[in-house]
Amino acid sequence: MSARTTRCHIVDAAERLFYRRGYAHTSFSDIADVVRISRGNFYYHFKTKDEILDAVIAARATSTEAMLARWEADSADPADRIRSFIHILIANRADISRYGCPVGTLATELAKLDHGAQAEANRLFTQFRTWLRRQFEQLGCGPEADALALHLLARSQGIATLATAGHDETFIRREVALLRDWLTACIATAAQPETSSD
Amino acid sequence: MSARTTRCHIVDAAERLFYRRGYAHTSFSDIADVVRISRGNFYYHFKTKDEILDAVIAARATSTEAMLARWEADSADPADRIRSFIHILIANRADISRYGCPVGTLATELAKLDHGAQAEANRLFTQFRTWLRRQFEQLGCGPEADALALHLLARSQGIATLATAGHDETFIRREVALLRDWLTACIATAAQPETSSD
DNA sequence: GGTCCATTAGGACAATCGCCCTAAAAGACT
DNA sequence: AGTCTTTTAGGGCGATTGTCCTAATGGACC
Repeated sequence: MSARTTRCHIVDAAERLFYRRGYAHTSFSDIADVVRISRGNFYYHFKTKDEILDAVIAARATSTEAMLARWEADSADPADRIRSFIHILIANRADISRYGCPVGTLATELAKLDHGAQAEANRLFTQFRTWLRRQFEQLGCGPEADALALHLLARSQGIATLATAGHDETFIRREVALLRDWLTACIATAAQPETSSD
Repeated sequence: MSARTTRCHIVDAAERLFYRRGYAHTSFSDIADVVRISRGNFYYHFKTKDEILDAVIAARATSTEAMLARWEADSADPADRIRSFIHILIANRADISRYGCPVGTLATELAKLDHGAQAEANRLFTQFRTWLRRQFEQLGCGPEADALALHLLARSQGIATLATAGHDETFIRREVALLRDWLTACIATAAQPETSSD
């Protein structure tokens, strides 16, 4: 087995375990059990546990980038693209209600550990933020686009957190419906030029 | 020093450390350093680390109960009471932007650890949920009161999570303003009987 | 002053942690 | 076949973990 695929297997297994058990609570042994390699073999591929984390975050960034590009290719309508984002709450509802949002929970854990990879983990947020902002701009939301992107991100995070606490998938569906309504209202506001408001 | 006060000191220190560093990442030594007792002395007050966690959660539940009662005593208007809840995001913005929401981050961590105290930790959510539901009921929101309470909790969680990731207090202020607007809209909707809306 | 119980300090314990070294195995190339 | 590099297995390292035991200390009461 080439080093390249073994390295990928390690990163894949680490990503799953970091997500489900948390970074600090996942040991080399845990990963080794999944990948079926000896514990001592890690040092050849990664010098420290932190390097594995960096690789996991980088892999996430890459797959996120691909996902965003796919959404952009699938639809020319920015509203539909934003709906694609909202839909991941539904598509991943089982995992989310058990382990929370992969991005949010990692960022929170690293913040508490005061870990050096905080900035890189937060870049995962920035990826979505930037992409969403662009969609809201194309929607005609102008200077409010960034605030709307952050708002949508925050709403999603809150839904994930509460769903995790209550292990409640029906809650996700109800809040997603509210999110879709909110988006519709955004579109309506953006469509008409600023008129009589205050 | 009596056992009662030492026990309280342990619980207080543990609460702070569990919040700032996480439960799994806080050791007996960490707590002992703060309380200034020997590590071996823990066994007299708590048999296991889990027992300390139980005590911390119980202490949180008690102080939360007191806080909710205070808000209820301070104002007869349910809308103002809900605004008191929203205001904790502002009052605790420094800690929140560094360590997140004490309730949400604990619940998320325990979910990943698959820890036995998950149910008790989630009761901290239920405390707020039940109290908020009662306020929305008094506001005249009827059967939607519980959904509104959960919605507000989710929004708060999302704000905390994103503020932690970005260490951004100004984001908190902007989202809190949106939350207040949302509450105002709730009041307006509740005030008028159901009319023309399909 | 003597007795008793509550409280504490200090250390031992097995297990696990991340990390690191070394020798063997596997593969590639001549 | 022989040589060299890549990749792996296995185990040891010191540090730290949660837990537990025991002896010493403290103050309260007789």
